[in-house]
Amino acid sequence: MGRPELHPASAILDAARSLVLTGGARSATVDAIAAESGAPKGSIYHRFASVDEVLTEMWIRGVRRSQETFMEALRDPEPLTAALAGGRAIHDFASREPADARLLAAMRREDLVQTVSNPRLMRELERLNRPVEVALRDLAQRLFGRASRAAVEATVLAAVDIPQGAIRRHLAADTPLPRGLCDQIEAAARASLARAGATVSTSNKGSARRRNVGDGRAR
Amino acid sequence: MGRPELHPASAILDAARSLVLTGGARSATVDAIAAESGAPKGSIYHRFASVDEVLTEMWIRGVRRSQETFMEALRDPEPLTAALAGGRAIHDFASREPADARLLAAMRREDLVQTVSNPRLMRELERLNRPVEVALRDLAQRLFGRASRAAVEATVLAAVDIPQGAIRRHLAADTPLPRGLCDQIEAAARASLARAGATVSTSNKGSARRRNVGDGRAR
DNA sequence: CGGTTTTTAGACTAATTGGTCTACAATGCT
DNA sequence: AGCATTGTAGACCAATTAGTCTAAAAACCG
Repeated sequence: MGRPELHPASAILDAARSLVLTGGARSATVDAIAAESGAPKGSIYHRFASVDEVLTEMWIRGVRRSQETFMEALRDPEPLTAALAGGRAIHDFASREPADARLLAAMRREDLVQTVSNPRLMRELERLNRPVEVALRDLAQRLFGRASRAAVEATVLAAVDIPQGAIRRHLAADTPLPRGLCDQIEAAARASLARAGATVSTSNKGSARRRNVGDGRAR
Repeated sequence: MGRPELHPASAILDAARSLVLTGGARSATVDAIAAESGAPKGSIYHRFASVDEVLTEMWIRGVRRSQETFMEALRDPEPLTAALAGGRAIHDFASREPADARLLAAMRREDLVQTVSNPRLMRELERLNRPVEVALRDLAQRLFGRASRAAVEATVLAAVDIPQGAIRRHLAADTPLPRGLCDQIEAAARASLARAGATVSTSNKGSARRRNVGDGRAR
C-alpha cells in the first residue's frame, strides 16, 4: 500500500555512518546525509524526527548487530571458553562488518546521550546494553564463583575491553586486522582473567573457592 | 609589552575540551567555547584562526602530554620491562590527567585530519606520532630481534592497545580505574607478547633467535 | 605624557544548519 | 477510474554558526 520507498531508512543510516566514518561526527549534517544518500531532505524527515535521531538510530543499529554474535558466544557452558569466545566474536565482527565496527570504535554512547531528546530513544540508549551487562554478570559468577564488582570488571576487561582495544587502532586506520591478532587477544584475555583470579580471591577472605580461572599466577 | 592576556590560549583549550567531554564533538562551537571560557569571540579568533584549529591544538596538547611519560617508560634498557612500563604509563596518565585522557579516548586523530586546513597543523598531526612509532619499532627490535610488521604490531598491542582498551570504558564513564587493573593489564600485555613470540618466530623460518618474550606458549 | 603593542569586547555579516511545508508522484484497493 | 495511503521533492524559513571588523582597554617605552 502506498508509494514504494525509494530511499529506505537503512540507506539513510548507511549514508550517515559513511559521513561519520570519513569526516567525523561534526560532518554528519542533514544536508550532507541527503547528498550522500541521494534522498531529499523531505524523505529524511519523513522517517526521522531530527538529525540526532538519525545518528542515534544509526548507532543503535550498529550496537545491536555487534551484540548478536557476542551474546551468542557468551552462552558457551564452559565459562572460560565463553569469555574467550566473546573476545573472538568482537574480533570477527570487526572483520565481517567493518563499517559498523568502525562506527562503534569512533562514537561512544556518551556522545549521543547528551543531545537526544526523544524519550523513546533515550530509554533505548539506556537499556541497550542491559542484556550484555546481565550476561557478563552471569559470566563473572560462573568464572569467579561470584559477581562482585571486581569479578565483573575483570570479566568485562577480558571479554570486551581487551578485544576492543586490540582492534580499535586498525578500525580507525581502516586497515585489515593483523594475522595472529586473534590468538594474541585470547592469550591476553586468558592471562588477565588468571591475574584477576588472585585479586578477586584475596578480597574474598577465602570463603568461596576460585573456579575456572587458574591459580592466579599469570606465569 | 602590550595588554596582559585575560584569557590565555590554554584556558580556551580547556573550555573546548570540557565541552567535547560533556557534550560530544558537535557541541564545541565558537560561541559555546566563548561562553564556557568566559573569553569573547574576539579573543578566541585573536589566538586561533578557526574552531578547527582550536580543536586540533586541544587534541595535540593532550597527545603531547600523554606521550611524555609513555616515551620515558619505553626507555628502560630491559625491553620486556619497557613494554610493560609503557602500559603502566598509559594507565597512570589516565589517573593523573583524567581530562586529557578522557579527551584522547573520545576523539581520534582521524576525526581531525579531515577538517584541518592549516598546513602547519596538518604536518603536525602527521608527525605527532612519529617519535612514538620510532620508539615502538626500536622496542620491537629489542623484544623480538627484528622489527617486522608482525613484531611491531605485537609490540604496539601489548604496550598501547591493550592498556588503552583496558581504561577506555572507565574514562568514558568518568569513573575511577578499578583496583588491580594495572596488574591485569600487565599480565595481559605479557601474555600477548609471549603468544606473539611464537607467531613472529614461525614466520621467521628459524633464522634469528627469539628473545625476551618467553617460549611462545602462553600457558 | 604620547605613541606603540597586545588583548579585550562584542556588534555585525554571511553562510550553514535544522526543520517545515506544500505539491505531487506512485502504489493498492474497491 | 476514483480514492486513500505512502513516499518523493525541494522551496522555504528561522535559528545557529563561523568568522570579520572596529573601538577601546591595558600594559610598556622613551
